[in-house]
Amino acid sequence: MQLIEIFHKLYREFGEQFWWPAASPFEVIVGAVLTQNTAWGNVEKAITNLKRKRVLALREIANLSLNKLEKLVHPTGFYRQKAKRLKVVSQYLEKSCQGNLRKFFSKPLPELREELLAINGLGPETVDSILLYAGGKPSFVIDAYTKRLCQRLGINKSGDYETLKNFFESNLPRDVRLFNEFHALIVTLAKNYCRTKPECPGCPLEKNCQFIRKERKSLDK
DNA sequence: ACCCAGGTGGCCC
DNA sequence: GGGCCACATGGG
Repeated sequence: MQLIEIFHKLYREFGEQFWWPAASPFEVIVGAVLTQNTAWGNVEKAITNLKRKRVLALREIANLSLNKLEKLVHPTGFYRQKAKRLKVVSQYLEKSCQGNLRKFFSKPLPELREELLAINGLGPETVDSILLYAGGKPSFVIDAYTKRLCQRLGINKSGDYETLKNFFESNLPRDVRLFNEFHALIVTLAKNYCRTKPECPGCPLEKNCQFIRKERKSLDK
């Protein structure tokens, strides 16, 4: 099964996803850090806190005390690391482009990616999410769901991030809209069929899909 | 009382 | 290249 076929199946099943759920590029960046190994519902609580305090802006975060920021992002867990990461990123962007994200994202993709990866606390998934959903750059996002999906379907057994990313990017047209929807659809698939339900009747990818389940993981070994 | 969530860095071999 | 661990809250 080709990647593009999988995409079409998912799209037919779930429709357009309208990602990222954020009002601005900077909010995407904040959400990308906060959602690291964290349920989105918790991220929403933190975002709400930041909005209520009127500090969901690059310069505000860059200047906010670590202590206050920690309290605001507390619901997402790992709140000490995340507060620090948000400040580091904000301060970096303030220095490198005077907080002008438009200008920041005008640089070539490979350069941007390397630059962001060099920031402590931004790993490949966070960086690619920022590039794709905040910057509108064609950088495919690989997450735990994507890895499991590939394993489950026998498409690509590699667990290596860059290998999988390259696999998706070289087997799909380099299209921002496609990359955007595809990743979002994979997350929606996992949420709808593989977390809350013990079985996956009606899974559009294959019958009785259980790719996210632990039992299945050990069976595959 | 578990298990897990749209990961990352640091350390080990 | 992989395996293991800390980081931490909240929902099922």
